[in-house]
Amino acid sequence: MDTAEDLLNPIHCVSHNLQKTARLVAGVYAGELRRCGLSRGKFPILQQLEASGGGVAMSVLAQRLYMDRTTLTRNLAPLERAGWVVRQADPGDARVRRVAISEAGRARLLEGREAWRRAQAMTLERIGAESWRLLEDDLRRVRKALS
Amino acid sequence: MDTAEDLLNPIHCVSHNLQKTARLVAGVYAGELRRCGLSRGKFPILQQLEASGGGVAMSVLAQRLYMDRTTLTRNLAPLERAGWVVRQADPGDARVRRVAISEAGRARLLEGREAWRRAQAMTLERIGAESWRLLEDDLRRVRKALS
DNA sequence: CCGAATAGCGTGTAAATACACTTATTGGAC
DNA sequence: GTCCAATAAGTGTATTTACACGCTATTCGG
Repeated sequence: MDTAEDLLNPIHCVSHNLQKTARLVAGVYAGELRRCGLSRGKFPILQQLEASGGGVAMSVLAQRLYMDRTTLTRNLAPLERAGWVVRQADPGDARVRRVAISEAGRARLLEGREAWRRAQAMTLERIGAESWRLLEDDLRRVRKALS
Repeated sequence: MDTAEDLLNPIHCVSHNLQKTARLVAGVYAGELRRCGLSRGKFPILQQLEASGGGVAMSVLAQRLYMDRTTLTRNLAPLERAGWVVRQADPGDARVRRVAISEAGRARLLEGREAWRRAQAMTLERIGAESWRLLEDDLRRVRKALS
């Protein structure tokens, strides 16, 4: 029988278990996305930007992606250079930089979605759609508990 | 009711859901480990090396950590410089580089384990030990299905 | 016993990640 | 109105990640 102390053995490390699973899964998606000039880092940003609509502050966007704010700054730079996103200061508050997806970005996102869909379908087939439904809820709960 | 097509909406991305959860959790562990000179990248390597015993080939170690072989090469360099691991060619096969934890490494690992234990306890308290038990099994299944 | 295929590893390069620190702006206390 | 704490964001630096490529040692077919 497992005791509570068992979970304090590094084999059961929450961080590393999540980390190595994420690394493994990421490989599938990166492989598909790379073909259309997107990385697994850029796709979620464009995706979130489109879902967020009109123009989001950096901090808010970072929170929604569960990403460090400064990481987002770095990852956004190549997207801006490519013309896929635009940034402009908020008229009401000069501190805030509002980010939005551009038309070119939307077009690239459409291509990306096809690549992404292939990776997602491949992954779901391997791990089982039903399993994922449950796992996804559990992960959401974890994030909620730690936020 | 959810349909199977729902899961092909990027909101349900397996990779990104795992990624952002892992990032969030990693922060807790990194914070504790940093205090004793370890990073969240180095600790699992030392841990795995000690568990593996006498001397493991790079490829085997990488597999056990679900880490890219070349990533392991980079991450091992600072550990070797610090004298926490030793590498030597296999006498039987000159291609193989056997890695082992040193005495200094073992000492550092002991300190690291305390920091790690704090992070793990903190995390388990937040997300619930029982939830983690189930989630850990699910993650293992995912890795198995994708390996 | 020799050449080709293969296995094990390292390096060049580039991306993603995040901590500590800095800058610029805001809004409120007084 | 002035000052100052709080807020929003960028930079310096360092770590982690991994693809493409190349090197050396081994193995295997002939």
